[in-house]
Amino acid sequence: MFLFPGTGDPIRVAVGELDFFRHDGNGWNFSDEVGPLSRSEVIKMEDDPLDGGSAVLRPGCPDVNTGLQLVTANVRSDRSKMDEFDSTALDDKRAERELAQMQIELRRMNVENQKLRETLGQVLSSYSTLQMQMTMLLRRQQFPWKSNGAEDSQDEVDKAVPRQLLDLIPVSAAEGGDTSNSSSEERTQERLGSPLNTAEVLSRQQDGSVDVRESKRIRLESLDSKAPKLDSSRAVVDRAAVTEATMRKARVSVRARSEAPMISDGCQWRKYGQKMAKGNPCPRAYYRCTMAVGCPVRKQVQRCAEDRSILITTYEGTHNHPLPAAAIAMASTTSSAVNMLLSGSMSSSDGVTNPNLLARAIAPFSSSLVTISASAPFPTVTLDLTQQAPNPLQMLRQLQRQLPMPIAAIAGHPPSISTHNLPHILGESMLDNQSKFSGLQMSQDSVLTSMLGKHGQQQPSSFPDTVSAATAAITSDPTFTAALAAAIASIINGSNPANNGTANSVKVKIPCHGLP
DNA sequence: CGGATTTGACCTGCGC
DNA sequence: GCGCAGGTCAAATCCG
Repeated sequence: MFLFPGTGDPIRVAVGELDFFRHDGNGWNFSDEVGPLSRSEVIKMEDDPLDGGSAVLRPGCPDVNTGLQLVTANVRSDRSKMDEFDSTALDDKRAERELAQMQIELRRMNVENQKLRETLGQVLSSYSTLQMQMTMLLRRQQFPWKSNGAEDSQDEVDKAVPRQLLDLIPVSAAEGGDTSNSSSEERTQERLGSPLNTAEVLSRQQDGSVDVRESKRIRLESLDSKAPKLDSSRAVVDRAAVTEATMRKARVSVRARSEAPMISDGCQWRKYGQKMAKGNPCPRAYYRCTMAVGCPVRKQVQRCAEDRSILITTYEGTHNHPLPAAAIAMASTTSSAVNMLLSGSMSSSDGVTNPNLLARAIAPFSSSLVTISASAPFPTVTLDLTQQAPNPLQMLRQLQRQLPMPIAAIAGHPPSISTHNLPHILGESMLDNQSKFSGLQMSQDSVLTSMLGKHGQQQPSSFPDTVSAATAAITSDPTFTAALAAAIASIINGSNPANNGTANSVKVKIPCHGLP
């Protein structure tokens, strides 16, 4: 359907339930903004012999010939009415052709948009890597003896730094972001200019691949060894192995109600095992990421023993490849979680004692929203999306108000998924639910700006409906789980310096009603 | 037929 | 050292 607003309004063309189009002189352009067109944007099309002349849309504007014989609220000449009558069939064909062109253009732009999103994913991934490298550098500054030369020993490190802290050094990122099981060790060796030691050479198979089990054993042997290492490069490699191994131990667990066997997080997974876990009649499934060869990311999926409608998904590791837009949220959550735990460890030495910023921030909703537990076997961030609450958007807005620093300020710290990105994250979720938003005729940003509130401004009168639609859409979308998880983890990450770092597990209970 | 899943065996860490 | 539990491997099987 083509619509033209009344006299005096700029030219906007809405196709079906899509956004507006505007013409730049060369062709129709897709526009996700509904703001008025400038005078220079008003189209002046060439005269078309099939169309008996130009239709004047409004006084003061250049003549416009849409070529579609659209009904407008403006004056039309008698001559054009006659011509229209004569050439109705031709015009219909032209309209169809125009529509087809627009659809092709729309498809092209969707593809372009997808590419842009992929690029964004790569940028975010690169940022995440850089962030971890930065953390590593800071850590090296804080513990300079760890990278010293021959006098360095594993014993000294073990004495000076609790194992928990050592476990959290993201060495894989420091080695270039590749966290694949075997390659980073090799790369470390290459960087250090030292050959692979005998054991590691032996662990290599004839086809050039590495026997993971063997290399793991070597790694663990070096980990367990309490004897000082005289070979400093080996000591560094050992620590790299130790930290790489334990980097993967930092986990992000998401609890969400879902009847599906898995929540969709945008990644491709391959199941490699299933096990009955003690105390749970439901089996635990093990998956690994198959989006790139050697990607170390794994996840476990298990139903909650107490409530089998709750699906517990635990992520471990950092992707070593660009991610599709849909996967960025969850991937960033895991890396943010690791960074959070890292930063928490680092801040433990400065004596700052502040139980939990986020707990205070969202405490008004529930005293159990945030709990800190040191009982987890691995450092784990648990996001609980199963709790009932009046409205997840209310929670988000409340969260925004309650945070001790403005969200925009946190956004200044560009985490992998910052609060600045929050609307976009949510937008990603909603993109997958476009059908549910089809009637809104709003851009993602404007929807989300309305949803989240803009500096506490009063919402427009249609806001409740919008919120209802948005709430229905996002809470029915499992990817919202990932998006929200990313946002919360990011917030934790951003405000983390206040953490005292004594806990190795943070539980975030996010009330979310109606989540499937 | 190739890729994904299943499932029993194996490895490892940990507590006793 | 032994047993247990969690995690992983890889051959067998399934499936599109």
